[in-house]
Amino acid sequence: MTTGDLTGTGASSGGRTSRTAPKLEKLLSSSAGLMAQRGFSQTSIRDVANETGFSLGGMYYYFKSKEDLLYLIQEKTFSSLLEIQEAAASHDGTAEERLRKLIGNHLAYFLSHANELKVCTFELESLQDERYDRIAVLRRRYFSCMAHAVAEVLGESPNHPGVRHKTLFIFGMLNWIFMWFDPERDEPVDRLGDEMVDLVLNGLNGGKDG
Amino acid sequence: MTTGDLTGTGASSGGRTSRTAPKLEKLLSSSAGLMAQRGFSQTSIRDVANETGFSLGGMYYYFKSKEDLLYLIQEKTFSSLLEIQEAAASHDGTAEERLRKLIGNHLAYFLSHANELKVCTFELESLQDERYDRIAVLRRRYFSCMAHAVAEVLGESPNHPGVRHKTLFIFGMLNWIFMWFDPERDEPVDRLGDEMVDLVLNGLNGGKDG
Amino acid sequence: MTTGDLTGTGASSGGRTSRTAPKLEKLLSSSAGLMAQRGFSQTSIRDVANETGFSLGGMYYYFKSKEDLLYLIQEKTFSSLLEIQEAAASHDGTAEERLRKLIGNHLAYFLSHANELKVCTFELESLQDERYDRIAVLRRRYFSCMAHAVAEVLGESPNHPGVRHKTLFIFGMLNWIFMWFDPERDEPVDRLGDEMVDLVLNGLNGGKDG
Amino acid sequence: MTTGDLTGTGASSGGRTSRTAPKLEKLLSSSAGLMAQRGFSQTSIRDVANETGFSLGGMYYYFKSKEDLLYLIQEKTFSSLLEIQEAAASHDGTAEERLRKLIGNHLAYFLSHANELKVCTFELESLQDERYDRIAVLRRRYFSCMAHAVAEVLGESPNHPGVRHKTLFIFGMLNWIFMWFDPERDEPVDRLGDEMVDLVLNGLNGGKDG
DNA sequence: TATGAATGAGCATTCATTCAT
DNA sequence: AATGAATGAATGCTCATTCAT
Repeated sequence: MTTGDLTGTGASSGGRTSRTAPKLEKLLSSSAGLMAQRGFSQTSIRDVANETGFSLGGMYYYFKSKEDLLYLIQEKTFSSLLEIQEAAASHDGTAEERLRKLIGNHLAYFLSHANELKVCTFELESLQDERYDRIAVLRRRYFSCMAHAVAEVLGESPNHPGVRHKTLFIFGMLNWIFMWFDPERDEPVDRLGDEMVDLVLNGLNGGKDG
Repeated sequence: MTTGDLTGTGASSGGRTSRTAPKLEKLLSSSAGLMAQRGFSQTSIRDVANETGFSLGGMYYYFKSKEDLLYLIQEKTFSSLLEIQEAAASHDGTAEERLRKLIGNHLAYFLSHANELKVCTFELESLQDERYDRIAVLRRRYFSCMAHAVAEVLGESPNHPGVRHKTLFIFGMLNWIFMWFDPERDEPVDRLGDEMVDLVLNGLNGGKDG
Repeated sequence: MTTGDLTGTGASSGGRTSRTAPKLEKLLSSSAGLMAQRGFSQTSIRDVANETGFSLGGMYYYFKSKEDLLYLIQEKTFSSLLEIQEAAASHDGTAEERLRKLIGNHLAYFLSHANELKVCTFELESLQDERYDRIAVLRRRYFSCMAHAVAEVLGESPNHPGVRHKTLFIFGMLNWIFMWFDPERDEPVDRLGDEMVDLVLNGLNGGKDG
Repeated sequence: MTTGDLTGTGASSGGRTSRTAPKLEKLLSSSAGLMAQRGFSQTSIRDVANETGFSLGGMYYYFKSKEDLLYLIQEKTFSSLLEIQEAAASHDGTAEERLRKLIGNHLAYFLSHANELKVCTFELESLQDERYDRIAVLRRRYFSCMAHAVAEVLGESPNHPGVRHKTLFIFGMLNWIFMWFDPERDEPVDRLGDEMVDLVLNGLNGGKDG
């Protein structure tokens, strides 16, 4: 089996539609937890076995290699987030509302899937070749989603050079959160989202001058 | 020898003033290059030996452990950057000018010391105990430097809760650069700095409304 | 697996009752052979691998560290000897008969398990912390066994200060054997035991005077 | 230089007569301390350098190799002890008095040169080839010294088979002391010597019967 | 499905020793 | 007489992976 189907033996890969078996589910979330904490390369397959109660060899029924395990996590997580965001991006409303929604969704997803999202955010480079490419595609779609909203807010074309940078600045703010967010101190996330959107839209000067 | 002087046997540690020997210098910059590229845990001491031409064991004359090597890089780099920024933070001028300068300096330092700064940015957690603590102190001083400028621009106290988040957003923008910057495409850095400062101060709406 | 169960995850530790698997058995006896010959610290895990035909890493399935391997040998050997001696010490008969039996048993055990006993005798200090403590307990029980017999022969309390020294002198004679015993020259062991008991009971003067 | 003169370049080797330079003296006694504590193979030349304040390379002026250092310690210590004992063995008096003196001297020497004597006692096998042979010669002379006294007490020829074993039993008692002696508890050494001689001459039964 | 047993490559580190100075 | 710098070999150990069952 070993989902993701990079070898093309089955048709189960889609990710969004395939029902992930509960044991695999547990495997993925435990692994994500460990990898978020220690990083991919410092998480050993043995760690995962201990955490999940599986035997070392037994887990290889569910994935074909450590890298495949990482891929599975990223594929599942990223395509699920992407689905949410592409839906949000196609909603009616003002550009500003869409941007607000995209940022809010990202933060909400972060709250509920912190480990998985951290792994998606920081471990793309631990994938190679085809697995890298597949996730990179999702990432580009996600970037594009955000870039369009930014462009619209700016009233520019998405290809306008400034748009790229500004979108990347926004992703920087969003992704850096993994480095400092402390639920005790920084909740609620709504509020955080508002602050971020406010900075993004109006800057520190708050629209007072320009 | 093994500089860094975590054991407190000498007085050479300061970093800024001690003339680092040229061989150590090369060791540190080669290591930083590898670690920036592959990550600390995936950079083997053998890699460093091959890159530098040293024998495997020979390098242990210059540092006492792999972690010590990482510490040496971070200490040297971070304290040098910090020196620059603390000077900038104490200059006369408007708060906005100071913030602009801090961001500009950071980006300029990034351009000239990309590898080292990347290692400082992403590998703090690879240090432990005392070495972690020592670098964490520098990082906090750096944060504080930026937070003061942000607070001044906002006309708030540095302790105001919003200041922390906004400062972290700015660091997010700055630090995420390692993930996407491409000299071909994204130079000159001055321009990038201006864009970032512009976003930070005025937002996407560019101060046009509030 | 890694028997010995210092981490308390299983119930196999007893040593006397647990049937040691044949592969582990071979590992332990080969290791004991090498360690008896060259000493613990000079016996490399690679040596053991070569001797046993295991791969280097493969052996770590059976023990968790080199020190654990040493512990396993000592625990198994010492608790087996102790069982024999504690039984002998509780037999009926005169004190002199009991002492004779203890010395005879020790020498007989030496003949059949020379390597293991040598390792027990000279490598206690190569163990640390809990492993040290556990073997030290066995050793103290063994000492106590012998000391009781000595005390009885002397007609003293086991706590009498002279008893300790005399017991230690006897252990000195017994343990020093590893340094000189040569089967060609010094067999049979019965005879050696008689000579030792004779010295211990009657001295060089053979009870002729006092 | 590197005393001991195994290479035959000089005539300084004798040991008894050559005035050992004070720096070498310190080197030898520090080394003996470390080697007595941790064993020869676990004492690194770096340990010795740190303990003595010498630089690593600098010490090689005084000995040619780690093994040479061990040899130097053993040669100096053993030949000094041997000198004392051969003198004692040639004194007038009864055989019993001579045996008593030999045991007493050994214990006294142990008290004043515990580290060195421990190294002589347990690290002969760490020497090889010629160095081994040279120390083995001293050891055999020492054994012979004691064996003659034992033989005389027994009224046997030194070649009588029982004499060898009995002498070895005595050396066992004497040498095992390194394993348990605690100055707090076991002083004074005179008393210990008397107890040992008493056991050796009269046994536990104290000559009461036979 | 799942496991126990095993492998081979790789890793950080230590160490005795050398040598130019 | 002594040092700083460097080496090459060895060591204990971990790890992803495999495979018969």
